[in-house]
Amino acid sequence: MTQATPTPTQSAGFGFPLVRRTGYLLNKAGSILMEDAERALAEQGMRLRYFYVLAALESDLSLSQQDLSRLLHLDPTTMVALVDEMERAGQVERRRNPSDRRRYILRLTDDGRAALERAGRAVDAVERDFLAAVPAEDRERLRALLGELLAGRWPRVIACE
Amino acid sequence: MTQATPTPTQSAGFGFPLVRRTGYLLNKAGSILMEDAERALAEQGMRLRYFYVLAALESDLSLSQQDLSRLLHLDPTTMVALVDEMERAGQVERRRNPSDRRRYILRLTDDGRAALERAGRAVDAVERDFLAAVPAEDRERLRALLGELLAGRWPRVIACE
DNA sequence: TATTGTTATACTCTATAACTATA
DNA sequence: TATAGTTATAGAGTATAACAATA
Repeated sequence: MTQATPTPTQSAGFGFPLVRRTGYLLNKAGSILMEDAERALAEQGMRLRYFYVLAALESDLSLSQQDLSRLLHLDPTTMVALVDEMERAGQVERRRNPSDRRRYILRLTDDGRAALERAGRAVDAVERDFLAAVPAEDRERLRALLGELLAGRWPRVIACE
Repeated sequence: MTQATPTPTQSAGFGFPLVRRTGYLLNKAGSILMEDAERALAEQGMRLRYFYVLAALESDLSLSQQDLSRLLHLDPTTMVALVDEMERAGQVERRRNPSDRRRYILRLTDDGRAALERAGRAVDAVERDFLAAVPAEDRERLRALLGELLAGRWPRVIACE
């Protein structure tokens, strides 16, 4: 130890001006939660972005790849590789959209649905752990508040049947 | 237009199961805010991570590079390049720590302090815009809630004088 | 002429390992 | 032996541009 002061090691929460910024806290909370979820999903060979794709397809909106990339804020070229992998893993099917043959309609397979449920349980557990520090009433308030803040910022999706 | 259904374009908020997850909302809110801030800061040749470093050094804790990297969750090797750039820009100084000559003590210069203030105003504006959708009382509640959730997760920092 | 999906490519970011100087 | 800072390098992730098929 090479400390010259009596209180060398301190929690960062005190004199660190960023922690008084809601923006920084939001950022930090989001990235911590993401990392925790990524770690939990890795145990089942799953990744957060696969989980997002599976969850988006569960809504059964007949989404194309570009719909997905807009929805999940991922580059369309990234989405190609993503869907490639998931198709190879047997979790997703590409079908041509008969009313617009440029587009696919992506569908969950049974395996995909099973993987989604398993992953969902892991992500649930991570969120529960993270939110356990505050009472249930505050957890619900937080969710509602975030919903309001993001209400105007969801991408528009073209979903055709 | 190639739609076959009467309601082709829809907001994603409705049948998209992820938006009911606090974790997804937190993640999304954090990344939206980060992108907005990055865009605003780019206009003054600033970046969010530079701003974070400047803000961390404002606290005057005699932080070393590794303290900073732990605090901001950036790799120590990334921090080297970061501080290099900021030193070249005249915003930060490296001084050797006399009580441990392996470590630096990083200090803000006057230019760094000015850049911090300018950037702080831009980030303030971005946060204000983002949070404007809810009343002031809810904004404060959100900040307090996030603070509680993150309370146990700040890294320990060795700050020597 | 515009759009979906695709490929190739470049660019950025991050992570790993090895080195030096100090402890 | 361990740590702070550094460098070089590899890897992952992302963005850009061009192309074929379809609208």
